[in-house]
Amino acid sequence: MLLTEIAAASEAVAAASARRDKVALLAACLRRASGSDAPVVAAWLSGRTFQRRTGLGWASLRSAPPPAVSPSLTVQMVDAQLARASLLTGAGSSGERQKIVLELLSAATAGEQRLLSGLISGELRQGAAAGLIVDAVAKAAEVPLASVRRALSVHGDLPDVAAAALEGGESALSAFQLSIGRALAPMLAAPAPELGAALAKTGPAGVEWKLDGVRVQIHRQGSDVSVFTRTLDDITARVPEVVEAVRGLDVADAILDGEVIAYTASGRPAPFQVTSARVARHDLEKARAATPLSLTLFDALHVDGDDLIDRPGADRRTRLEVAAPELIVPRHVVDDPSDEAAVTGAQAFAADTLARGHEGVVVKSLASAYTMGRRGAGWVKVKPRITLDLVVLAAEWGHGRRTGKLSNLHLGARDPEGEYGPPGGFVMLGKTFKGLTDVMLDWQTGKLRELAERESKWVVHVRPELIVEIAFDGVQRSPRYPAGLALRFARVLAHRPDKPAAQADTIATVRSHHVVEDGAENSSADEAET
DNA sequence: TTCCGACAGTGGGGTCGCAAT
DNA sequence: ATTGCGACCCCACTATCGGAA
Repeated sequence: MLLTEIAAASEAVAAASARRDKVALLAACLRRASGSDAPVVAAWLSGRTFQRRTGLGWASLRSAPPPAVSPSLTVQMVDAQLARASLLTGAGSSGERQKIVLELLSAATAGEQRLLSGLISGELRQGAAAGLIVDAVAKAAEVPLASVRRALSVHGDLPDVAAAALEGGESALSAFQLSIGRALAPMLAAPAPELGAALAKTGPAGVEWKLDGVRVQIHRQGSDVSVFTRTLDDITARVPEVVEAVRGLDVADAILDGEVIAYTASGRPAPFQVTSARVARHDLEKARAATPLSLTLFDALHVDGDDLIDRPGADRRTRLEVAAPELIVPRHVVDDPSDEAAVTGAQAFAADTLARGHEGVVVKSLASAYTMGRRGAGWVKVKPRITLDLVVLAAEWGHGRRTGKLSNLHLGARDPEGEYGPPGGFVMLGKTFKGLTDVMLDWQTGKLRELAERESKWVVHVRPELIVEIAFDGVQRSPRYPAGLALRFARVLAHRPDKPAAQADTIATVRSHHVVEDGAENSSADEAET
């Protein structure tokens, strides 16, 4: 199969707006892909290379050669080159990878270059990704959508499932079974503003601690244990504590779902940054001594021969209580969400959870099955939110559907004492593009142009006069911003043109929201530079 | 007819290891 | 020794389509 066919399909998909049209185009393309092309084409149409990591990114695309006049590349040729790049390592490998990209791009037509760049950068932006490919696979293979979804939920790898469906139809799909040692897409939680809203979505539910760590899916067969992250990355070697904890359980085989997190010396949950850094480290011995990890479990997908994913949440919890009584997450059950006293009790539980330093709660339906990879109504998370009035210092031109709009805002707090510049100035705390409707986007583009002071290619610096009401989850230590602090998950709630910048919140207020780590080794956390 | 679930897009913070400088 | 890059951790929110209610 020729690469140009995929490029043409991708372009047509990008041009279509109706989903059924996109799916029809994708299905037509998949139908033409046979044999060893099938899994590769399925991966590419979903916007990813077949290799999970290629070592290639934006930087390798900066100097694009002129496009070829006529198409010559085949799917197999391109995949072979990407595979070669992904295996390169050691001195000189960057240059080698760069050479591979240049050769591919020089042999590619303009349309093919667009596809290759999209795949390599991971930003194909054709309005279709894995979700629609699943529909397209079902259509192309003429099998029920539910069969493809089921296979994917127990197998986790889209190219494999697509190839099986196209080659062997429904019988090939039914051969995929939950198997210990093969990661599956974890169930996700939808957000809700407060507990009442969450319970309204779930019905009778367990309210659990939400730990601010790294999600782990653990597979055990005998003494064999594997640990996977949310994106199905295998991190077994980096989390021996998890392996040991699960080996200590009185089960022969299991697939368990949980969170790994570090605690500070005083026993409070460490900031996410601490856990994240530990999990990323490869120098195990030192890392483990300095920052031990602990495991908390909240679900069981398989225990001793029984697949539990289709069973109600309450049943899975019961199995987990027996299998891992010491590691199970604390929870509070609300049998009847319409009972005010029950909801009050849950609110007290949530308040206690926060007082212990956890991130929030997750409300889990007692009835719902384990729906892999979906953000259904089964699990709903509730986290507290902080709001502040900050000042827009600059804005960046947007991409894609935000092209021509000032999108990403640079946010600053007032610095009345002049700790980070002239007194009465502002100190930057981060950026945000979230929370903006199209109407707000239009409005701020006009307003910020009025306030423009100087402009570079991507950034428009403005007079610090426009206040925005910002919501965020917390203040974290920052190596990047002048105050050594940054906002976590900042989003815009509203523009406040009515409010003068002199009334913006101050850096002192921001600092008051920073929870300082109490571990001895982190005492330099908010040292200010001079 | 209206409502709502699922999807894609638009990017944010941080951290690590590795290769290039 | 420092810097830039790629790969992953955590993620919020809006627009849109199309089936459910």
